[in-house]
Amino acid sequence: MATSAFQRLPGFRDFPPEELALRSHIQEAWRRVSRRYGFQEYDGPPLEPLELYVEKSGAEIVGQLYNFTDKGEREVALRPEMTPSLARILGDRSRGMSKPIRWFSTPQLFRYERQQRGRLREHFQWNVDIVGEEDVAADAEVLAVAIDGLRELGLGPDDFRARVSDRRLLREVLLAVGVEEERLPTAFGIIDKLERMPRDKARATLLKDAKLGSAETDGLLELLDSAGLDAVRARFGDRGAVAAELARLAQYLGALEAMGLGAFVQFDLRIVRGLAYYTGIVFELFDRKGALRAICGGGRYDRLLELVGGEPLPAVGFGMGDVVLGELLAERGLLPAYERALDYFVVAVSPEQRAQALRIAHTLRDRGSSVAYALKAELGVTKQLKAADREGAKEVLIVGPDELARGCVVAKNMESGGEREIALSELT
RNA sequence: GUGGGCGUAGCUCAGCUGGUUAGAGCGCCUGACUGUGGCUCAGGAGGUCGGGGGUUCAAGUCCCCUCGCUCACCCCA
Repeated sequence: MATSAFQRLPGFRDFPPEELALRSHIQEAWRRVSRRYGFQEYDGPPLEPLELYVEKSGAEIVGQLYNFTDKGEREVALRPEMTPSLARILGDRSRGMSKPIRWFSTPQLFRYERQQRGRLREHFQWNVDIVGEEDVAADAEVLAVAIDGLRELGLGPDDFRARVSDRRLLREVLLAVGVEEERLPTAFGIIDKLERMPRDKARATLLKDAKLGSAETDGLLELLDSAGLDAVRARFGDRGAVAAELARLAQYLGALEAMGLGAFVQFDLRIVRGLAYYTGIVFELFDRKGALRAICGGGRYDRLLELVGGEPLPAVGFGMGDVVLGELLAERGLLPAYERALDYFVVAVSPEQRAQALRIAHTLRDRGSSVAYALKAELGVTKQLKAADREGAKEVLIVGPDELARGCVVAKNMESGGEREIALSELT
């Protein structure tokens, strides 16, 4: 492949107009849905102090940071996720803000890792968060936004589903099964990886690392596989702590059901999420076929704002990346064909009409229309029409000596080919 | 970080076991068509065969290195 002297950095994308149109298609849908739910848009710096991520996000993210030392000897990182920045921004000003705070953003995020399908070193991620509301209704609202973001792009219940769980419930279930308190993080880690692990390995790991008995392990695995609230209720519903968590989850699922989004939601105790800061309900959105990576992930993180030095505020939110989503949309034929669009293309039949054509073009632009014309003044009418066609003009205004003499121009509709005359007085 | 596959025109690709001036389709440019686009026809431009080194009389083709892409692992925004 002929290469220019400078190559693009690996894992980064160029966005020529056709590609940018696809990206915008997605981002504009995200924005429409966010605003429909009453969220306000914000942004932060793409470069942050390294330590913002080191303790807060867990080792998983830190190992993949795109970080370096700047000229001021500061350890910095390109942001790998938005939530820590949000926490910092709110830490500075949330005390004076009315709650709940509903904010969204579509930042470009970065990671340093070898790229593969659905994962580059850079992507755009839709972040939606509700801060300052502990009610489970906030959790439901946030998941509803995520689901509607995908619906807005044409995806339905046959295309994707949300798998939801609650870390508090999982914690109580694990305690009930007999996992020791200090083994809980280990057990969480194993369950998070369960689906990517062979059965016997999962079993062996639970036995060894989570220090579970053989019968308990089998019981737990069976429960996780059953993927139903009823199974949990049947086995542990009589335990007060479990029952309380089940009640909250039922309320959550009920809210989504009431919104008419029940078909998209499925309880699944195996959803844990890798990030360390999640504290409650967590969820992930997957394509139905299970062929792609998770499209979206999120959950409740009630301690994070405190951790970065802010007001202790409960929070819930999600991130949805553009790369996997773009793949899914392409697969389903839901990406729009790229086309150029122009309201008018002004043709001067000969250079003598050039000044008049420029005047018309500018008048129309002042009125808000998109207008172009051939920059080379000496092009023939044929070439100008070809150019008009290429640029996607809806209508071509032909400015010629005969028409000018009669005080008008010819307006040619480029789709039908039909022509009509417009008085010059209407165009200047 | 580990392993597999792949790099030929702007794009998609063809080039048999090494053998003359490296091809096709699409796109682009020009003309047929100096006041009417799409369609058609004719012509044209465009390649250090990713880069470097080696083997050979001869390398797009074989070998080594390197860069990039891609898939998987690790991990998972």
